[in-house]
Amino acid sequence: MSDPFELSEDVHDLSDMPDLIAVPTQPLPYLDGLNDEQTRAVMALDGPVLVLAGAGTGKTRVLTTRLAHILVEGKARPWEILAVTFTNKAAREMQSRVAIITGRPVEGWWLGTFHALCARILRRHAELVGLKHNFTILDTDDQLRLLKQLMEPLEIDEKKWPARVLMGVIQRWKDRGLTPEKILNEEGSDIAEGVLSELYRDYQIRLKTLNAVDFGDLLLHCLTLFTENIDVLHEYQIKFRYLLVDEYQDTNVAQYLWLRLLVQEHKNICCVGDDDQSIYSWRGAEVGNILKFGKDFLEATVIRLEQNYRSTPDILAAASGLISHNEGRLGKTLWTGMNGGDPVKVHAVWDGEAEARLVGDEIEVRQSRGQSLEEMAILVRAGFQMREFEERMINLGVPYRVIGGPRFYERHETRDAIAYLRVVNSPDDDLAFERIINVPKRGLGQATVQAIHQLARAQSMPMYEAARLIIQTDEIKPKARSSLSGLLQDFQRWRSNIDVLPHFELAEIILDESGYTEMWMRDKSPEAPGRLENLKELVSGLEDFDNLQGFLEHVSLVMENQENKTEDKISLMTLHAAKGLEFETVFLPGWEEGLFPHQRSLDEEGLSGLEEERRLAYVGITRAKKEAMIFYAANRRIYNQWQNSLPSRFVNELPAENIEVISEQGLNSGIGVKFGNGSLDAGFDVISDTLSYESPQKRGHTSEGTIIEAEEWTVSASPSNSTFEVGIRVFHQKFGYGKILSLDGNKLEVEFEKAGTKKVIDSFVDPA
DNA sequence: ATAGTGAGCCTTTTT
DNA sequence: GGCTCACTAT
Repeated sequence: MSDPFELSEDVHDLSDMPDLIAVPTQPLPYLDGLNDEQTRAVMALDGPVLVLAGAGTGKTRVLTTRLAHILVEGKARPWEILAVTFTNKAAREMQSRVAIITGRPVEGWWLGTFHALCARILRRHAELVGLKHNFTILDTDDQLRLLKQLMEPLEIDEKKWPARVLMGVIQRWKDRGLTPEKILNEEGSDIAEGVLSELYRDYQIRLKTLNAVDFGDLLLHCLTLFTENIDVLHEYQIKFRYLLVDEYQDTNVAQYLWLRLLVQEHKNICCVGDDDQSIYSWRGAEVGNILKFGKDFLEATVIRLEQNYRSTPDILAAASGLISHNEGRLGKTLWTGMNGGDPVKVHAVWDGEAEARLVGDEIEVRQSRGQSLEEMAILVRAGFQMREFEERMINLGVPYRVIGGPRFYERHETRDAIAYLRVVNSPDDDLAFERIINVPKRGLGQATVQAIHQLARAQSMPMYEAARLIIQTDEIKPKARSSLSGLLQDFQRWRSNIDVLPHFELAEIILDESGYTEMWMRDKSPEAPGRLENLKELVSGLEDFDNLQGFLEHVSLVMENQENKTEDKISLMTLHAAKGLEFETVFLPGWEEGLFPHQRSLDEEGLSGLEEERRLAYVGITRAKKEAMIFYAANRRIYNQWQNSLPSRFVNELPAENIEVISEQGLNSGIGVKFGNGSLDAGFDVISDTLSYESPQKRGHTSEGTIIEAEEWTVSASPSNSTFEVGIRVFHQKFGYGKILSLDGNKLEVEFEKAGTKKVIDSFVDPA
């Protein structure tokens, strides 16, 4: 509704001066306080620009100012700007910060994650890639279930090739922009007896019939759309005058190809990133993208942001010293104008428990000095390390917050509830239907589901429809039959209310009448009340949307945990989750060989794995503004097994002049110190066993997508070519041999020799 | 159909 | 140690 060009006239007048592009004689107000390089990065609007922004160099500020500048200068209207971020959070932040600079909210521009933007484009042109506009976006859970179903007929041994592993390989293919047709025969032929490419193809076909896509498909289909429909591509090429990409080091090949297609017309692309902070290669990010930017865009301007505004000299020097051990960097030299500060402290401790105790003590010291907990964070390498700190925080009564736990819509109960809504909204959503068919338990077990499945496949109809058919027969047990028919009636009733009742009221009714709410009320586990709470929250969250469709469409791509940041809490998270954040004080525990760098990373990726771990360490240290404290333990219990450990090689790589080493009594701080174990191990077991808390943060599952507005499914009453006639002898898996008494579409009445007269469906019987 | 038991697993994770 | 998964016993 707001038009930034009219609204910011005051600013616009200022910029109405000639020769602004070079160095503005009369600076624009929003350029105040930017250094020369930052200003250059803001002003260099035309042509390809790569901004190498080191940690803490004001990247976000440059990005947002640049966007504001484009708008204020009138270089492009909002809808001609494409700005890509990696997370919704980053997108939101950019939205609000640009609004602050321009003075009004910006609307109509293409700001969002790659996935959200691709979804937006795909919905418009879905039919061109064989989808309906209301396609569902599946989550990992759905994906895995689907893949497992497809693995069976291919006789892939799930023991040898777990579905998640194969899914991972397929995902990586998608990340590289590879459709099944583009998979070369040799590729992955060592995996799953060489049938993986076949599985991939089946999987894609199945997704299409379900009118569904997974996250990778959003990009992949978009690429297909563009390459096969030049006119469509051209439309977007012309439309987007300015492209802006954040966290460029984290883009994968598919995203890179996508950008490259879109930028052809105007060639105004600005990528911001830091090769030293690339920590997601394991999920398909391609550092090469940033390294070869100059090759792709020969006339590219490269701007380095090297002045760090975040950290003290020691912290910066320690981080720089560490990362200098990496090869294959673009190379930046960060510097700071700041003075003072303490060296990075390196603590050697006895074991994990001592580590947690020490961290706890340090937190309390700072807290008593009046430092806010919000300004402190504990950054761990792996999730399992968190428990020890949680326990300690609980013990000390220090409020803490775990970042990156399961998100709201990933929770078990949320997913179930959404599945109900999905089925109501679109009866041909098989995955959702299957999820809740027996939740709460209503006696519809594997056998029933199997039968429905089989029928659905045979008649190529949705499971819901198959269920409707099957209850008219004797294919399933009477008990299951009445239960299933009850459920279907419920759905019918709910669906008939979809335009009558407000959607949030309907949702509440559904959860009540289905017995889902009751299921959790009866549950006596400690989580049950929380789950009920979440269900309430879900229903009230629905009110923010105009209708069920809008909600479902949003939920899989955008919805996040909204946390009340009111309380003063220390943050506890993985190093990965910490990227992009900053804190006064940062605690970095667990710097031990095998844990950090993680052994698995070394084993699987070798040198490049080590370098990524090192970048992770770099990210960790550079989160700190005033204080960074590193810890390593001589003994650590992993999976209840005591291991003595060596300090991380990263500790050794820190420049000695910027660190201060502190040892617990009796511990040598040096490297390679051997610690006695044996008798001591037993002692530690006792101590640790006294601590046993339930971790309040439990890992959960993943999200749901949606199919909206299913087309009316007309049951094909006479599809089967009539091999069946009255009097013919047939065989049925369950009922044995029998004779057909009568025919009604694909329903048969058969007099079985042993089982008596039953109604069955033709696809369940064979001519005998 | 389902609850209960044992075996094997175990880095990071956004969309 | 704790979770998920597959299989078995009821």
